[in-house]
Amino acid sequence: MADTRRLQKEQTREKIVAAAIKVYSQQGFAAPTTAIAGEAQVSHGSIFVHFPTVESLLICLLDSFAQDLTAELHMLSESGGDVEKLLAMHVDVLIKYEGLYKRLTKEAVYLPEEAKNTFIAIQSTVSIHFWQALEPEISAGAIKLVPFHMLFNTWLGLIHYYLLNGDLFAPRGSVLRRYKSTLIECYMALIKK
Amino acid sequence: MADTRRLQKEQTREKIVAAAIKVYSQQGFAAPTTAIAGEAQVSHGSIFVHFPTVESLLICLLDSFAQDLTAELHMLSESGGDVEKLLAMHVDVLIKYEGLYKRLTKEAVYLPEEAKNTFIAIQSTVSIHFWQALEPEISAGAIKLVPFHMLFNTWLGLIHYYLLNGDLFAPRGSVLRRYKSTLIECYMALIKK
DNA sequence: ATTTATAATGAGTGTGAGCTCATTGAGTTG
DNA sequence: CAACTCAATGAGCTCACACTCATTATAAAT
Repeated sequence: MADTRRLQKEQTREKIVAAAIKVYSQQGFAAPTTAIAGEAQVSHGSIFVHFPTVESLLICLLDSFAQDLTAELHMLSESGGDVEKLLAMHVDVLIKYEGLYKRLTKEAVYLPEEAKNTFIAIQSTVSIHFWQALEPEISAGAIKLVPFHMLFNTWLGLIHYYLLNGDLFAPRGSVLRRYKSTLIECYMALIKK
Repeated sequence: MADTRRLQKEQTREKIVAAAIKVYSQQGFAAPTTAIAGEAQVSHGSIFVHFPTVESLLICLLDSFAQDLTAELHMLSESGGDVEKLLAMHVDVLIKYEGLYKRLTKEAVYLPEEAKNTFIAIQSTVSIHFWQALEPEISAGAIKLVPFHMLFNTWLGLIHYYLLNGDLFAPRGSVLRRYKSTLIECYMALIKK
């Protein structure tokens, strides 16, 4: 009996995934597999024991990332609240996952189709919560008469713009942490009547 | 006498640059040099007769691109006009240079530092014209009380967001052409008091 | 006409990536 | 304890890329 072996295998797999998240966050998705193997303290070949291709590793990794992120979004938005609260929550979640999320915004073009869809799915989830928080205020006539999708795209465009140019706006540390309140205040000022 | 040779050399160089613009616009900046040589109907080695490295070709190409684009911005904005006119002009210029500009927004991360700075310089030029058109309306109290740089970043964030997700919003043809009026109308609605 | 200078060529080189597979060695089974 | 299983290994394979350089073709100079 005993499943020491199974456990060890599982452990190695998780070491690889954790290393990949770290390496991809730091070096981008073009990082070579050797860097991941080195970070995981595992041989190069081990990666291909657990994943048939690097692409499959990437997709597996992003799927679990998206699941974590959307789960947290759901959890936090269940407590309800107005738009301003939702925006703060959105930024907080992105700060928590900023390493990989920033990479996704920057390098999405080079990702395989499946990975891009994962990223789109995340944004879709955000959109739903955004709508739930905004709808009452729109009905109440407190918001500018602009189509919902434009309100959403303006917000996401702004957030992604800051993430993309993070090196410019905040050379050290998190752009989102630094500009969180500015971004929310200005956006709220713009959309309110 | 005669400078047939000098002329031919110049011609070859221009063929390479023109081919590079076309290939980079279509395939992205990771396109191999062989694709550029093929498009220019020139041998692979010829590229390295004219440019010591592909990076130098890229930088040369982007510099002239930026020069063309900013020259056009200057020219058009000299005629003056309000913010709405300036936004329309901005979108029109981007539509004209959409191929390369879209690639710049998408792949800036992978570009060498010098190339990134060229892209930043373009945005800086836009910012100046933006300010010149907006300042009178801010003074007149017609615009929401939001810092100028946030007004600018919101606009550019929106434009870049549509360029980045062009495949999603407008699978065929130009996103900017399709959404030009929507983008301008909504943005104007947001920033006006 | 002959020599010289040089633009252009493209097979060849070096590098670094993803991926393979014979081998190893530790866990498991009878 | 012997036989077996299989996770893990890493040297080496293939491939695509940027870049080189001996060679060629042709304009320019003598």
